[in-house]
Amino acid sequence: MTAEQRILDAALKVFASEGYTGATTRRIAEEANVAEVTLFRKFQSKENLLREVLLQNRDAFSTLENLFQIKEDLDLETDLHILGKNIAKVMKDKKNDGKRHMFMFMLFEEGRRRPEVAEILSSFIQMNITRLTEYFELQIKNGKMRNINPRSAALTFVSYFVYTSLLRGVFGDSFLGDSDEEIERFIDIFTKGILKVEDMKTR
Amino acid sequence: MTAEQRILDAALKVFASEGYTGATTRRIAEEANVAEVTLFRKFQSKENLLREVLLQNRDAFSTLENLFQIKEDLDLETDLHILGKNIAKVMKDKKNDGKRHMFMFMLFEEGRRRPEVAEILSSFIQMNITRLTEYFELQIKNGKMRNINPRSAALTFVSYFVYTSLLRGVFGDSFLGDSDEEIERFIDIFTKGILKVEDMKTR
DNA sequence: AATAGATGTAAGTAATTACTTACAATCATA
DNA sequence: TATGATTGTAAGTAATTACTTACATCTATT
Repeated sequence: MTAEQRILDAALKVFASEGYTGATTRRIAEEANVAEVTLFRKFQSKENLLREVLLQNRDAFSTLENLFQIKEDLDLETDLHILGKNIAKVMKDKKNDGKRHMFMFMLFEEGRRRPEVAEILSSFIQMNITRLTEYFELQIKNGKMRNINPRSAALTFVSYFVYTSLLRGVFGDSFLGDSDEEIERFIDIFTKGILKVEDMKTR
Repeated sequence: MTAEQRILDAALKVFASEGYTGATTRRIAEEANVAEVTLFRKFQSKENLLREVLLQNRDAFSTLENLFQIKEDLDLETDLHILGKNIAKVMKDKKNDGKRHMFMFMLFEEGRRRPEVAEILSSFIQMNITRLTEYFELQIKNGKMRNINPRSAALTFVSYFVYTSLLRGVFGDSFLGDSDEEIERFIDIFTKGILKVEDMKTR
């Protein structure tokens, strides 16, 4: 692997674990096994390094795109259960993905100060929400789903996954228990709601 | 207001907007209108100041406790709509609450490095989730709600509010639109699910 | 008015940090 | 083997930061 790539990987890792302000160029260089001066020769500044990390990971962050293969013959609930299982699988791969999630949360902090970071972060989020929104729109058109705001449904869906992965990142897995079971229970609530059927008002 | 209190308030504000590492004692003192040395005389260190801010806000953070007054005569769905409206109202009060939310997210970052911060943060979160969990347990006992895991329901509920307030904090209100309407739509999904009734399997 | 406690001013310290410069070593390719 | 590009070593700079010390000023209470 080239020095450049090693620096980018190390930056992702250190930014994720220490935050942008907390990450030092020295630690990043150390982590990448290069001299600190090499980092500056290749990326000029810490800020620019963050920019490059963002650019390189732009695609990799649209997680849903890769996980969300809709089988034509399956129903909505099964679709979502499969999607949930896929997300759970990726989230369990701590080495690769836990890092990425934590990097995203760092972006939330940093995005409030740097508009350019907020913009890229926003594009990540929009990518996923839009993808789901379109899927829900289709399901509504096909009469599989109630006629509710598809974007609100998408937002509800991703909220759960973002928040739980945040909790797992900070408190470890013990806080929430087995993620597969937890996700199953969420999908159940998301699809069927919490009310007893006989208590429901008009749909 | 005493100097101590002004420093604590300023610390909350600056920690929230700059993060723990990014917040400087100079800015906090400036914001509190005291000399920097006064801050150290009263709180010894930046780390200790964070501790004191945490202790003082411990109660104030259990937002749900104050918002969640259950009226005996109302049904589950109405309860949640009222709760949602209350949360929305508090979240709109940017001056007081937006600050607190951002402070919480700072705690998430900081909690991954400082176990004591994680512990206090965890107690905040548990407070709210436990409160909701108990409420759902009651509703299940009273036959108002399906027999699902009440903690999963609570987790689903708070996920939405945490995530959307995070999004509003970073991207502003334009990202999500009117919060009252958005929350209404979420409560609708949460209580009734997204499926068409005729497509539902066993409940 | 005198005294004690709180606060400010001013200056400084030691550590850290992003980033630079000058030069030597390494390495691939012609 | 010679050359040009890449990387490392070493040293340093200027700014920032948490935190300290010494001394002056203010304020409230007796």
